[in-house]
Amino acid sequence: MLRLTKKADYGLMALKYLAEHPETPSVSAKDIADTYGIPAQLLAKVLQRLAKVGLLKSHAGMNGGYALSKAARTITAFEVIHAIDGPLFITSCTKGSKSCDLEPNCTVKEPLARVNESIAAVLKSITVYDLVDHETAVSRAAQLQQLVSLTARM
Amino acid sequence: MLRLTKKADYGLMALKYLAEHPETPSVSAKDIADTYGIPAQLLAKVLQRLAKVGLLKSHAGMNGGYALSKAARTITAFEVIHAIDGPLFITSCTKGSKSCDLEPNCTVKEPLARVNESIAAVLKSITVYDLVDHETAVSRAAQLQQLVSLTARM
DNA sequence: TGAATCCAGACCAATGAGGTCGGACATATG
DNA sequence: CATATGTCCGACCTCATTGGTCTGGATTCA
Repeated sequence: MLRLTKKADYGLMALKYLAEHPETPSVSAKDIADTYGIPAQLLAKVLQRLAKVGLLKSHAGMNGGYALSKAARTITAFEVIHAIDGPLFITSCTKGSKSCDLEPNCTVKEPLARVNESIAAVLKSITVYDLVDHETAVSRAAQLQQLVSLTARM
Repeated sequence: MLRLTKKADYGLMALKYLAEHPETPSVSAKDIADTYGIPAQLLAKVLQRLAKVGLLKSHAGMNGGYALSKAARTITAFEVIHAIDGPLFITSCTKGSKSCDLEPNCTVKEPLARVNESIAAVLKSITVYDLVDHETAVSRAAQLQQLVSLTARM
């Protein structure tokens, strides 16, 4: 179905929340989970992975929590998804290092890999800041669709 | 992980095979499965769905099999994936008709829906014919990436 | 008739996602 | 300094979905 996992969704929501509240030095995972009504422990695990990659800074102890380690503009959706769900491949057989083991004459993957790169490029062009301020993301997506339809017509 | 299912992969491979052999009036599911080394019964079920949707014409009996019902240029990757895996949604909570039931204040989905449409547009711009003749698909994907990077820089 | 093929449904197994539990650790406060 | 509170953190479990198989029936051609 080509959908990204709920964890990635939660991660994006949490980053958006942090970007919306830059004044608070660190917000706990529980607070974010409560505001969105999602399981706290699951969100905690997601945030842990984001902290491990370096997108978030964690602070233990009382009044502890998480904070963005970079500006919201410099965090792309691709980074977040990659950190949580691992490398994204549209083709199901290309799993990291080893390629199609069963079908050596599988020539379908090559063009699909290009499609994969295009999708990655789209995700890289969306930042956490765009999630907060809808206008830029919306207009950018509209532009992209126009461009795509143009190339399809050539 | 944002990957499409193996069934969709198999379907695209089969359509590519049919597009490469336009002279033969009908190819059996077993033949295609043997040439690619994929389970025959699973591919059969995939082809049945494609036939049900109208992308393929089936012919039972001896020397029977499948044939494209349209020109390869007019069959998009989006159609194939949609027929096999159902509607594609990048967000995991939007399932068809009913939207996010738990989080009414989930504002992340809106911009992601635009991203979803962009990806759909990319898939709609790739046809089965493009899978056979790599050049067009490759150059088109390269163009798309350039355009994306341009909009990202604005 | 019989062989080969499509078709439809139920059925099983494994992978991975969603979710939970207990422990380690850091900080605030008396 | 000691304790208690609240957080991070890793391992564990359950269950839905996917990938794949099996059985039986319908259709066509030699």
